[in-house]
Amino acid sequence: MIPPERFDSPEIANDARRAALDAVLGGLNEEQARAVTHGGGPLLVLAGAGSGKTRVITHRIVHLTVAGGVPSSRIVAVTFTNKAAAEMRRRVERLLGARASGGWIGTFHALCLRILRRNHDQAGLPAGFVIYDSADQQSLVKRILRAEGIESSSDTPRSFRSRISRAKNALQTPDEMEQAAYSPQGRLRARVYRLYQQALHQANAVDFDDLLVRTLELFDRHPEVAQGYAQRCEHLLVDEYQDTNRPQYLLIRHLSALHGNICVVGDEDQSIYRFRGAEIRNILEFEADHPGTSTIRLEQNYRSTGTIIGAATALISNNVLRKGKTLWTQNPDGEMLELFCAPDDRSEAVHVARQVRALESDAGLDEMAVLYRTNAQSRQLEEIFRREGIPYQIVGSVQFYERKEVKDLLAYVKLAANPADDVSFRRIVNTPPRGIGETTLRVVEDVARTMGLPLMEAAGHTLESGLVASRAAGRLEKFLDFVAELLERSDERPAAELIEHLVESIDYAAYLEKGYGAMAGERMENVQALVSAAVEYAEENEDGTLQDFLDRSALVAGADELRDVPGVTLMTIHCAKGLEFPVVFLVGLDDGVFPHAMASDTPENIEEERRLCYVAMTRARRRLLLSHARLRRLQGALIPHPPSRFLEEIPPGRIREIVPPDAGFFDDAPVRYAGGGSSAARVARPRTARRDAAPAPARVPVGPPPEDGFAIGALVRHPRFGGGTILDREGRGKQLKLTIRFADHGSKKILPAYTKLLIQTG
DNA sequence: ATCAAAGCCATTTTT
DNA sequence: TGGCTTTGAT
Repeated sequence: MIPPERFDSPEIANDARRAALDAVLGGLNEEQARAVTHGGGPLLVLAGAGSGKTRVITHRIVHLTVAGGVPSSRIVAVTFTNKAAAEMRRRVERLLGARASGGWIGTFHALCLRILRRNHDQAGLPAGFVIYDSADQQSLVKRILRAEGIESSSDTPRSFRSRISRAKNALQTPDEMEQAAYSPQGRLRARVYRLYQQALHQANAVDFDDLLVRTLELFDRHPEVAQGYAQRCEHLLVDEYQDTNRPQYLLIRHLSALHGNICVVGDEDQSIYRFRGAEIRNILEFEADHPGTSTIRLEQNYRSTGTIIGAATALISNNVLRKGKTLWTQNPDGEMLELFCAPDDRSEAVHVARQVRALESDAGLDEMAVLYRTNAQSRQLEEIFRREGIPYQIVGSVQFYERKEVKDLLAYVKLAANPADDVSFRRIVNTPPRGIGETTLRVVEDVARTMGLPLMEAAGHTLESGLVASRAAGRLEKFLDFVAELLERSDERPAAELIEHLVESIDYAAYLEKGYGAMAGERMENVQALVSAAVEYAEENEDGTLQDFLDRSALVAGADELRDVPGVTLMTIHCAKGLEFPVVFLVGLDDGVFPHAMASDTPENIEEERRLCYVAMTRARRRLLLSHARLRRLQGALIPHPPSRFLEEIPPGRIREIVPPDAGFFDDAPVRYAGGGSSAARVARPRTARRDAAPAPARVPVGPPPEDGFAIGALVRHPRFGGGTILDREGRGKQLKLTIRFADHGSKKILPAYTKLLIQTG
């Protein structure tokens, strides 16, 4: 199994190798060890949540180099996130000793970028091409729509962008899209797609999707290039295989075509990126796709309590689209899951805050996370946490490199590096304001269009031909000179100095001051962070060029730096994938929120939501606390929701409900947990007890409480019609229709989903 | 050119 | 409801 002649890998000395080998196999369970030591040929590792997946990949890489004698330069490991890649690299290096590297470990996009940079000629790209992120894409689409005078009522710039992305994921060209179009609308989309591609081309730019698509095109048109990479790729390892899309799938095929040593690791139950083109069928059909596959299931969970695993397993067993695994654990059962049904979203947040305080004694704040389906849900939580003085951090809402100030400054650098970058030109030509207005820009754009030039060059022509007023011309000229000066400096100065010089020259601090006032400091910190990032980059990569720095900025997401601040972590479930916390709050288990109303239409969508729920639950190590709000303010309106259907899928023996008996609907007073001596009370009491001095008055119920709060006979207040009484109700969820008799306006039928209906408590 | 009011639109988003 | 973008007025 191990070719002896390869034992003398020059990379690792003999005794070091022995030590490494011990470290590699020690402490692995049987399945993990089988996956690590598997020789060649296709290998499918179905790794359940918390089953030591990263361990298997990293140890496998090390085993291949140490025992298999495979030169590390011939091992390629791809991940989806920079964070996962960094973690893997770190662990491989620790096992191998700092000297040897584990070969190429990186994201799909980084791998493709590297290939495209190296083979840009064959790929039909200029040497200095730049990468457009989603914000850049968006402004490009907007500009196209404006230039073409397209006023589409049904399609927004955003929807065009997503159509383009979807087309690229399906490897559809603009021509093919046009052929397939069956309506004027479809042809319009194809046209915008074509114009978009042309604009990218003219700007020497590629978008994220292009990184993959252009690499595939390169491989198709130049088989010898593809073969070269396949040759180098003696072993290919793919992490999170369940999230691969079509281009990634094909890329993997290319790379593994020669040696056939492909090891994919994933969990179909954690596939949550369908909306972005991930195809769960890639993992479901891997065996059929690769005859002779060895399949290994990692089913022992090392992370969570037996109760949490039992609950999550029961939930996910309701899915049909899966290969099926039976997760088990040797960990003790631990505490039951808790469910709190709050009257409204505010009480839900208050309850979470209370529980955080109550649990603080046996878990640090930084060991707790609050997970939610949509970003909008964080607001309420934030407000309450701030009021209660609970430190927290929100992860992933605005990513570092998406921030305006960072994008502004990088746009200068990008424009200097690539004067064809029209999106960057537009972004900064008048930022900070330097008196170059729309009128001037329209002339420049006209020139650009008629002469087929990038905006920078067109601006030059505009000046020469005296098409704009002298004052405007002076300012424009100054701007062009400034960018030219940046370009000159960029050759000799490191990126950090360049950015510092830039911030000085344009007096960016003053600009922020003007725009953000008191908040400017925070923005300036981000500017500092950008400079630090540049410094750091220069330290780590001695011969790194400015372009390398820009590349990295484009590919590194802000979520990568999960700071270790002492506070509760708030984030969406998507963001939480791959993480774990001793205590997890999963909030908003309302049917319509989770599963989301927009994903409740098809069985496939519901299954994806269920997987999302599964991911959320399996983040928890010791405690999992669920909550649901009967009424939730969404987009301004108070909307009733029944409990999530997923709650019914959790076995009753694994979960118990906490019931605070007498909390008022909109009551600011602390909620009391006197709940019949149940153990739930024990959880919450220690911290809340001292605040119980003024308990809320008991509310007289107006009939059997419907799950949404709109009981027949209840008094409500309508913003226009005033007070009234609910006479009847029909339909449910968003379709819920209430017949209300108003004091001054007679009876009317009202859809609470679209009206701010207040329930009168007093 | 710049500001404020009015309109618009709101799943999730590793890169 | 709130945040962002577009529009309109000075």
